Amino acid sequence: MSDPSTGENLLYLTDEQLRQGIEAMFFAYRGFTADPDRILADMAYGRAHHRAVHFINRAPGTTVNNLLAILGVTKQSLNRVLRTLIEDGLVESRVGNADKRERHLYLTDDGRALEQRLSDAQRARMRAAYRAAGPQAVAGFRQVLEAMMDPDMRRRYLALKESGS
Amino acid sequence: MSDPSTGENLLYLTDEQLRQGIEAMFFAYRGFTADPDRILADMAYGRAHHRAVHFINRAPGTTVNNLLAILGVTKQSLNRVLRTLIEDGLVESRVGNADKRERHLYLTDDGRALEQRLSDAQRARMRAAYRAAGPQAVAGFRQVLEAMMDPDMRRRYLALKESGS
DNA sequence: CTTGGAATGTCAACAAGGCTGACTTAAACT
DNA sequence: AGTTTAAGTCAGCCTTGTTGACATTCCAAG
Repeated sequence: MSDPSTGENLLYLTDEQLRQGIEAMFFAYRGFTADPDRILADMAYGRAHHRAVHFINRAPGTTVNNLLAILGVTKQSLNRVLRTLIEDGLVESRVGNADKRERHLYLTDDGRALEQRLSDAQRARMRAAYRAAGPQAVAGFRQVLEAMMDPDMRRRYLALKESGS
Repeated sequence: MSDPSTGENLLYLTDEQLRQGIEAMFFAYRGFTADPDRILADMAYGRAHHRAVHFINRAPGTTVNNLLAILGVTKQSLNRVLRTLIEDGLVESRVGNADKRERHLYLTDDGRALEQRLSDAQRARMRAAYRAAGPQAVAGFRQVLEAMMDPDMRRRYLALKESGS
């Protein structure tokens, strides 16, 4: 349990261990998105719609600009998705009070119903994984993921986490 | 440290905790792919090329069918990517000895050079995250990811892991 | 030896969801 | 008044996924 060069056990930082972590991320992410994808495939929606609905639900009244920054896409790309969601009556766009240039986004009842369906499916898999791995593993999982984010995204993630708990 | 209903502390399984884990996966995966994506953007390649190159490097001589199953895409989709890689001299396709229908895939020197560049970038971020989180967190990270995979993908992942260590 | 099935490759068409660039409208700020 | 900002829109492009149809090659079973 000791490393000859540093006195610490750094075997977990070998290229082989890192490669295994990379592959684990790849395969796990596929599982992570699989269940919502199956639900969305039946409708005219895709993963982009899921993400929009998720974060609007998470932060009701968020502005388009804010959502743009969270999702990390261009406004043209988001707009295409948002337009269909509004047309289909899943999302409502309200003009801002203080600043009337802004549009604040909210889920309708139908939107909330879809969000619920999607996140129930995704949470079920997550819950199974968490349960199988145990609380200590989950804590480590969260730590590594946080450390892997870009600083900007980490700030946004932590702000969301703060606001939700 | 006790749960009234079960006697265990199951607070890590609340919907809020699961939602945070879901968002962590989303933001972290963006960071995970960001560095290779930047390198690939300069060339005529994308993430699909990276994945193909990664797994061919990982299992030299793999057949197209095998790669298909690992990547989880259609042969038409993979073929488009593979064709450009072969045309550009990054991948070599050799007819099988035993079964001449099969094509065995190998990286050329140029292919290995690109793979190295991409995986160096990706590993650097992974290494920083691992180091920041520590060995115990990394173990938990791996456990949760494994539990999150579809059974088929877990088998493939474990087989790869086995063969590499 | 022939035939059926498997592995591969290819062509065409399509869709989702990214992107850039250019431009408009309305509101707010200076 | 002029500039900046938020949002939306149009057009066009790219990557990467999909289906369906079809050809080729080869192995293996009848």
